[in-house]
Amino acid sequence: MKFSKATNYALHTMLTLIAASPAKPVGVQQLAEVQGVSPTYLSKILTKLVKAGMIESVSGANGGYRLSRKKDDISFLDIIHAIEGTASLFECDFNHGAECLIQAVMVQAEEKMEQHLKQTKLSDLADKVSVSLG
Amino acid sequence: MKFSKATNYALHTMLTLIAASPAKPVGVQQLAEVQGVSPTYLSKILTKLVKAGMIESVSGANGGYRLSRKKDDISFLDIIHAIEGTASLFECDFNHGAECLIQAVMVQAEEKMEQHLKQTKLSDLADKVSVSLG
DNA sequence: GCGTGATTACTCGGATACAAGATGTCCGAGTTTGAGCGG
DNA sequence: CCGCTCAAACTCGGACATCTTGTATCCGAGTAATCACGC
Repeated sequence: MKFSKATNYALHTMLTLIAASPAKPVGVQQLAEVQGVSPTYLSKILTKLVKAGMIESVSGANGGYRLSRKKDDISFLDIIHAIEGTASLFECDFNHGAECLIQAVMVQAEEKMEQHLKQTKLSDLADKVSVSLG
Repeated sequence: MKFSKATNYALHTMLTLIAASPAKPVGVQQLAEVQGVSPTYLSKILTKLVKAGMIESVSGANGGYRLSRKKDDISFLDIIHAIEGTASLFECDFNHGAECLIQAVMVQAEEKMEQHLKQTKLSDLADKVSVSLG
């Protein structure tokens, strides 16, 4: 029960992409070097973000990744769901009656967390990222 | 990023222990049979709950497990922490400046969830469990 | 100068390798109850 | 009837085995920009 490292990479990458100019795409090598990950692995993570529709890739020389959406539309939850999936964190598989009361409580708690992640946009931190990442 | 099955087992077991009489301990075999788990594995899970101080084990014949605390003192969060650990769900390991802004947001969200799990007691469901588990 | 082809700098996707954690299983050891047996 | 012993019913803990998932690497393929070369 922990968030994966991939989620951490995704969040940080999105933050730098938001801070960067949307005109010029940023190469994976550059993004990977900052975080100390291999470019191919980061590329795999970013593919999920592309499929989620929040960034787009530019092939060829001088290629890379850039935002494909307005930066204010991207919440923490969007990124987390793109990487971790949208399935519920808790699932009671054995069947007792129609619904599991325990699961109901767990889902409620999960929604509390998601609500906070949904209303927090990455652009809220964008102006500070240059400082903290530098 | 999912809750483990062990947490599910622990929660359901605690629910039946709360519903049962605290005088007579319930054997692992009986608890395991209801949930379809092997007794030895469930025993391993329950050991964590014992160390957390919320139940106690009774050795020997007619032994088993029973509550060692008032049932109103046991929250969802207590059990989850006993099984999953108390570490933060999100940890940004690479160092940029003093603190990671992303992690700060994630921890806030996590606290929202924990707050809900903390204020929800298992005894709230105890009277309904006999129905849903039967 | 201009088009054409080759080279270079990229991303993309699948296949693969590796490690860690979750999920169980097995077995020996300790502990208590209770039955059986002898005095 | 009492006390002792022994077997049975339990939990406890560690040592395995297995399976899934996360993490990461490697390589070939495709793509676009740039450079080189010849006309």
